Amino acid sequence: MLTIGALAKKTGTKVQTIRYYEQIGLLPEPGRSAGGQRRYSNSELDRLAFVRHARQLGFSLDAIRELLDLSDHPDKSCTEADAIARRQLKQVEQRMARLEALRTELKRMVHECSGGHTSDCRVLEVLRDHSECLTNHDEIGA
Amino acid sequence: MLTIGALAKKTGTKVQTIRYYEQIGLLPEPGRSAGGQRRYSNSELDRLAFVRHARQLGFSLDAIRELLDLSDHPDKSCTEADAIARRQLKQVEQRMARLEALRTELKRMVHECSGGHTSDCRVLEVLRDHSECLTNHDEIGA
DNA sequence: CTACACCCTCTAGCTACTGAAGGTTCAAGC
DNA sequence: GCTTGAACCTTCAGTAGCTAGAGGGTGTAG
Repeated sequence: MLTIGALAKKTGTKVQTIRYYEQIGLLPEPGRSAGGQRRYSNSELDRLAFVRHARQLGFSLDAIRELLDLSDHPDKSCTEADAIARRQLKQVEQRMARLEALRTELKRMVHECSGGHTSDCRVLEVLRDHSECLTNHDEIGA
Repeated sequence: MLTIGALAKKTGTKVQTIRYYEQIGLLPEPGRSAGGQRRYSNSELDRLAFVRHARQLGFSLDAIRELLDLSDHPDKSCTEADAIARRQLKQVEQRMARLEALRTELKRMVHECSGGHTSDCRVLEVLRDHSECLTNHDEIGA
């Protein structure tokens, strides 16, 4: 039986995060000590490790919820889990492509900056005039 | 003079986003019509275009605030703007490296999935057992 | 002068946590 | 048995960067 702090240490999670996962129903409500403190068993440790690992691979909590559900039903088809992973892979590849374009543009900005006054700073100039860009970067963020 | 809707269309921004930028002080309070509706001039159009463009390049609103400030003072040194852009470039490159590692892992998961039952799904198996991973992916998110 | 699209403010919600306030429980040492 | 201090509890608020909705007012074309 683990306290929440011990579980946190073992999984590299913050205590608050564990409580948060419980709150949103990603982890089951654990047993409690006589005084009302959470006590965890190995099954909960495994579940949290699964969640954390999936988060590290960039899966959303919603995706993880689905994966956990699949994991809980060993006789279900694997297709769904595969689809979720493929979706995630696609997203990662899209983000990479987008970042690649940004990198190109930023490199160009930085390299062309001569280090004088801001009045003729290439960085600011490029930001001011989108038409100077070589790449399309329509979507924001990512 | 542009209405907020026209400005939104010209810059590819949502109306609410423009009001949000005003609220957090990224855009100045514009003039108003007799009835109290916002009316924008070209200088505000330029400023918003700058903001949007910087956002598309992944700059945070805080970084953009600094860039705008530099842009407003043409006699300041360019060094700061350059530093901000370099910081951004570095961040982009770090994110790319991270995504590259994730991509590798996800690809492996997906390729090894045979499409049977979830009980022997490679995707779920890898998520369950971190030790199967070839890469370190310590930080969460991306 | 009447539609109707557009605008207004205000509030709440999203993701995935994180931090803090104010109080209780646990385990070790004496 | 008692004290101490770390760890635990709940609840609320905040982060970034928007986005959506309610409930109402404005502007303009026909």
